[in-house]
Amino acid sequence: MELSTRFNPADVEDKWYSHWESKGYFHSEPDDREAYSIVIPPPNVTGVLHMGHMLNNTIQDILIRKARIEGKNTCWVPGTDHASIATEAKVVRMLREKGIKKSDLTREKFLEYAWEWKEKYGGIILQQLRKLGASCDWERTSFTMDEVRSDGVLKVFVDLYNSGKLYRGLRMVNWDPEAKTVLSNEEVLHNDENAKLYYVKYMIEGSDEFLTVATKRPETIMGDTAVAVNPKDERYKHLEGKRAIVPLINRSVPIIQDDYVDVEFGTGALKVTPAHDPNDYDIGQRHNLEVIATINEDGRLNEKAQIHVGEDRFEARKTVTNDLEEAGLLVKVEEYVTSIVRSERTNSVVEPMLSLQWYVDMKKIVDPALENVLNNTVQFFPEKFKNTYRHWMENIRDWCISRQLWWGHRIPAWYYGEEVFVALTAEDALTQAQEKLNKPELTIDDLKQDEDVLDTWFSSWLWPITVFDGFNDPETLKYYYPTNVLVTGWDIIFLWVARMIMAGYEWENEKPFHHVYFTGMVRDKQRRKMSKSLGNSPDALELLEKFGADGVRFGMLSCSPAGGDLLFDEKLCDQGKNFCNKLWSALNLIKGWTVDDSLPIPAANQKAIEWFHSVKASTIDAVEKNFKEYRLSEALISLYSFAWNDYCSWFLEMMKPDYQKPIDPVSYQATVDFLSDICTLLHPFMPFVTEEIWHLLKERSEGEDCIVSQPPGTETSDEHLLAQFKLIKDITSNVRDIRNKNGLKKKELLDLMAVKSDETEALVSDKGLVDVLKKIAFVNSLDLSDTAPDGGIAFISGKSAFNVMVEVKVDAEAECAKLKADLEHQLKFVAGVEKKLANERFVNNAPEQVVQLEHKKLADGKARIEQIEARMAQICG
RNA sequence: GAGGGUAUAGCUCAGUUGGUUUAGAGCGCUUGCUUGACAGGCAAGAGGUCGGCAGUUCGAGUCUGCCUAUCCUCACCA
Repeated sequence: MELSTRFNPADVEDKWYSHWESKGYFHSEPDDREAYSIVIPPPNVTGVLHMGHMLNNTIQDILIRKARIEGKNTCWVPGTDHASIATEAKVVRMLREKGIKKSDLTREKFLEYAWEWKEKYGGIILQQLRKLGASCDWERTSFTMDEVRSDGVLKVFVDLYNSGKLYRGLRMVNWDPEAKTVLSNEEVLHNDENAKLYYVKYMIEGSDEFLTVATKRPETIMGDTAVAVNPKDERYKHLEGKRAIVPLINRSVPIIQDDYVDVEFGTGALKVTPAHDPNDYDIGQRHNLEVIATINEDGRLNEKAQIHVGEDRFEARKTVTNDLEEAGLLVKVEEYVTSIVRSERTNSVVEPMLSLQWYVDMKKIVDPALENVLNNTVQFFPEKFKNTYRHWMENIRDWCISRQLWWGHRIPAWYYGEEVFVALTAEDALTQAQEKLNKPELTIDDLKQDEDVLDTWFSSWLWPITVFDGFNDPETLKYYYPTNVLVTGWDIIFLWVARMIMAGYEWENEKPFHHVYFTGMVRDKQRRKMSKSLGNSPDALELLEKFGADGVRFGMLSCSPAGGDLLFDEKLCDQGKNFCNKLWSALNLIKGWTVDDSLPIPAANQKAIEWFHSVKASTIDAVEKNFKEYRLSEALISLYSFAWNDYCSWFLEMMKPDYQKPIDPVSYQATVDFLSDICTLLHPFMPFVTEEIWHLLKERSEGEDCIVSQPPGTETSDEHLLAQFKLIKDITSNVRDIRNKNGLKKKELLDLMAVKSDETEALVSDKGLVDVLKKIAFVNSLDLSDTAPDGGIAFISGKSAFNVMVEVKVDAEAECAKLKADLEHQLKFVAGVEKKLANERFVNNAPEQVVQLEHKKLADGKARIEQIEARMAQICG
């Protein structure tokens, strides 16, 4: 069969993906085998595949495919989360385009639209993951709002409430005026931005005196209920007990003294707006100040502001500033860089607001989650994230879990007046109410369910439990849980990872996963985070199209140390694509050979096969070690080098029959088997090209697929043989260099002389080795001599001197200079070793092996010096 | 303000409990190679006193301290 000269991913990817799926290789049911499970970090149901997902899911797929080849019962559970804020925003926008306002809809009707939207557009990303080759157990696809997952969420809410770990409290919250919901501390971003600091005069009541306060939010002036100064501030001592007049609205407020005020900052006088600033709120609490909320949930001023009612807070900032200026109360405006808090989702500036919300009392559930990470029961890769984790966990704050949205899990709390009843169902809540209030006549209609839904993370934190229906099916859970590893970005260590660990211990008394592999963040070459607004993120699907899934997977992996930044460059995918072609052309070569069963195996090939077994063994050893440490890019690089350098560049050159000559069956079989092994070893990283080559390489029986192939057996590598080949390869490189520099063609066979030494005698006496050397270095003969022959071109390899016997003019001066430099280097080396060996403390204290090695280094170095000096005596005057 | 990471070749990074012929890879760079697998390729080569200083040790890229640079997390900021 004729093969194209290049590997074409588009021809094979869909074919193999559906083959694997139809064979049921992705699906898992509990059985006698050891389980290997991973739960996907559920992407946002509104999401589309981006670079972060590709990295993350490539890694998960590599781990799953590796475990599958090892014969484990692998289960990678896919799914999506319902992303309250993002999805609700999408649905609202979609409705607005249809001319429907959310406020005109009932909750039920809105949810109908939302589900419709979800069914239609949600989960595109799961389809896209297939293009990447993700071998998820699609039959287990989960959604945070489907029945099983929802039941779990309600159950834990009720559990936490009943055990006193959940409460409803009035607090200053992070309000997102665009999404019109509260956010948790973990969902807001602090960033330094350019702002202005406004200096405003507040007149002292009953006098012409004034004091100046500095504020960055003049639009909140109308909510001021005090002016505060530091009690130690001499400048304001005389104002104790006096009152100030709030500009524009002329409210009289007390001048209070509070340690919070920083004498150094601004004017040392602070306007206090308890309704719109967390610190001001605290001051207000201490001094019993009135709380006047002047900003609405949509960020506009309300009637309490008295002026500019209905204006947006940023518009009001301008108009109020104008008013102040006109009134002669604006002293100055300074440029000012300050940290601004924004919503992670909508990017709108967070408005601090006083609000009644539900909180999880984190201190009551944090302990086992902290302890078991610190003692490595749950192991982090890289380990440095333990520090970050500990810091956050030790300073943990309560988790605000209610959201003022409709798309999500509605809070299972029912109110009757001031009383609250938390239960799984309205009926249970009613029973509770009837008993507690001693009012058997109450009906469901008398109770009012909380209007709010729960934070999406409040369902995600149960993911490793609920995807296995763990609260109802303990048997299945026991088989897959704890899952083996969680693969996710470090940016959600608090939002998700920490909380999953807490939930695991809280409800299962067991960790959710053994290992956490934190991926790096994908950045562009300039280290900028990839983002839509910068437009520096390549389109994932286009990338897959352009380089093939294997190429992209290679590209993502080859530059991604765990936890570090990943500087993405398309060139890396290109390298992956080229690697596919390299493997493909190796297949092409082998397929072109004809086998002659009557041929015996040549000594050289016998030797080469033995050598390659050793190389393979040491490669597998390195790869296994790297997998254990999750050094996946390292593992890939060693396989890349094994396949490209060891197999293609060296082994195939050693085995290759002469042009149009047949090959013996043993050599052929070995060559095929080694490539087959390479396919198995590389399969987790590059599943498509390896499956294709695997099948083209030789006839395979039904079900004999690379995805489930046997891992190559573990052999021990022969260090002595590896060293011998290292010498052969070095001699070959030297000969090639001499050819290069002297314009000698490859076809021109050369004669090689070696000066007699242990090393060269051992080499020459091994026919197999000599034949390998002759073949790859295009050498006609290798003979020994007692001293270096006159003429020819000399080189030193290992610790021995060689001579390529050709009639060319040698540039004696250049060679002398090179020899001299070489000699200096060797003398320095030997001197260093001698010094070490002369040190009695070294000889007495260092391990025997280390001392032995130094002796060998010394002997080898001396031998090299001898050869260099001999050559110099010959050619340097 | 609290905590942490990193510093090795032009670039991006490995270097595992201190000892392996006085530092490795990929990319980039230089030179040479088109008739037999592959120019998306092959071969060869150049390039680093491991951020600085001090210390521990027989021995430090590796451990400790200090300094410098840089990045990150959390909290605060009128």
